[in-house]
Amino acid sequence: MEQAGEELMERRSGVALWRQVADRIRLGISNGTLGDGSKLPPEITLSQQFGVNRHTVRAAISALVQEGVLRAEQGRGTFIESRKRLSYPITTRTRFSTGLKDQTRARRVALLRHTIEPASGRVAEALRLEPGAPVLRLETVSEADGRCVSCGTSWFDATRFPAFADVFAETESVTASFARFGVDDYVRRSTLVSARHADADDLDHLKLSPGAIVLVTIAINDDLEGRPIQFSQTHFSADLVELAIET
Amino acid sequence: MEQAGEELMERRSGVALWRQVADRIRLGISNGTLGDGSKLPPEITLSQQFGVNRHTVRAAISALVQEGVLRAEQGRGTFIESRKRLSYPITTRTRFSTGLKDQTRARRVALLRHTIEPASGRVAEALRLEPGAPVLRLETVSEADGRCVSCGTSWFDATRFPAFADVFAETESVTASFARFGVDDYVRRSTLVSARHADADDLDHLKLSPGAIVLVTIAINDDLEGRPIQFSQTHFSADLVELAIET
DNA sequence: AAGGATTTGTACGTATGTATG
DNA sequence: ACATACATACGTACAAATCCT
Repeated sequence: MEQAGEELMERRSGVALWRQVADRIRLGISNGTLGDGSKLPPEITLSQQFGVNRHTVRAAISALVQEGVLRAEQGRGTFIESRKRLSYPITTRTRFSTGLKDQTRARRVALLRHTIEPASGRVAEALRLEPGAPVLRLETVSEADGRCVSCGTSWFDATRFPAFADVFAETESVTASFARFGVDDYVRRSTLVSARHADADDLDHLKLSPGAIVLVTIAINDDLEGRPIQFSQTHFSADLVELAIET
Repeated sequence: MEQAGEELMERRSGVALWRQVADRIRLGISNGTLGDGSKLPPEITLSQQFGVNRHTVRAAISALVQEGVLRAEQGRGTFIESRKRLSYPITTRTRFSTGLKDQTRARRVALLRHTIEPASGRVAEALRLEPGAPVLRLETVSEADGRCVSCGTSWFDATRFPAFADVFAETESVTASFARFGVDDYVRRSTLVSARHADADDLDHLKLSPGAIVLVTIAINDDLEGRPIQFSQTHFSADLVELAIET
């Protein structure tokens, strides 16, 4: 079998070869075409398959180990640390959404930062406020079973919900915080879903390696009178999460 | 203003600085935080903003010009050749979904392949058939304004919908084809959304370059009696499409 | 129990690409 | 266009852990 490698990698693309190899390995894992599902082929085999040096494969594997996707054991092989993707429900009635409750043991939401700022055009439009009106901006990271699954920024009308950040820090839940302000129920008005490469902030917050993908949701929640109360942009680690649309 | 750059670029990440800058410019364009929407700030300003050398910004811009995202004019500036992302609606009532109709001039769906095959476990479960029952598998690519936006595979009960493929080839529409079989309306029962790197087939069908991202939807449609009639997996080019969830 | 085969980990040297000034 | 510094990619060799006969 003198079958030379496939030469599918791009050499002067601004993306290092080892990163491209890492992406291919991630892909091979997610669609099950690489290895037997639990163990990766040896480095030599991979390097021939991808037409690169073994060191390049090693750099790729090392990044994926760092990320928790793989586990390497000297003399034995490289193994896939697979966990099922968490299914994050997107429902109309946010209140009745159990979120990830049933699928994880430990779920935590950390409050990264909160500031009062004047509403930018986009935020003002979403919350139906005057541009420049004071809004609370709340940045959070949520993790499940010790893995960072999403990071997000939300904006609230600072006049209607004073000291919302303190309440949130205590309850660790937007729903519970709204309840303190007399908003017992609210609905998801609109949701946009897109996907892109993780940016520097995502890499930091979600502990990803470059080239990783995030699912981006941009959503507006209304109270039951139809007034917008929350505008949010959330980035989910695409390797860990899928969105379940419940229509 | 001695405000030094933000140092947000990562230096040892396997992604060349100029490519990271290119990605940030693309992001800045898509959310409108860069320039005035049609013209980019001068290279010097950008290099200060990103904390990199002007040469690096120039490399980034040159790549984006190559890609058709920007247009540089000597002495005048760098301009944005942007098209908005297509917004693909995900609604309960598929029938009333206008799809991309309002957003594009020319929308075409090409039938790539169709075969009758025994239902695999996953397909059988989704369509509530016996495993091995004959199902029609239909592979399509759809393009809008000359750009390939999605490719997908759908499965239908071959017994209930004989010669569905021929009808589809004629009508180029699943909804219209169902109507020929007396199914005038149907609903989207469940939709899973995830994201991953494009695989070899995606690159081929959607004319993407390696490293590109696809949004993956896995959906089941029911007729009005609640019987599943279509199981589909669709890959959208994430650079061109966002999904608008209408709950 | 011993030894060879397999597989991951480490070290060096060289050439090319990338980023800055 | 040039010079410098660092990152990336390849090649080779060998060490360390594990597996199999």
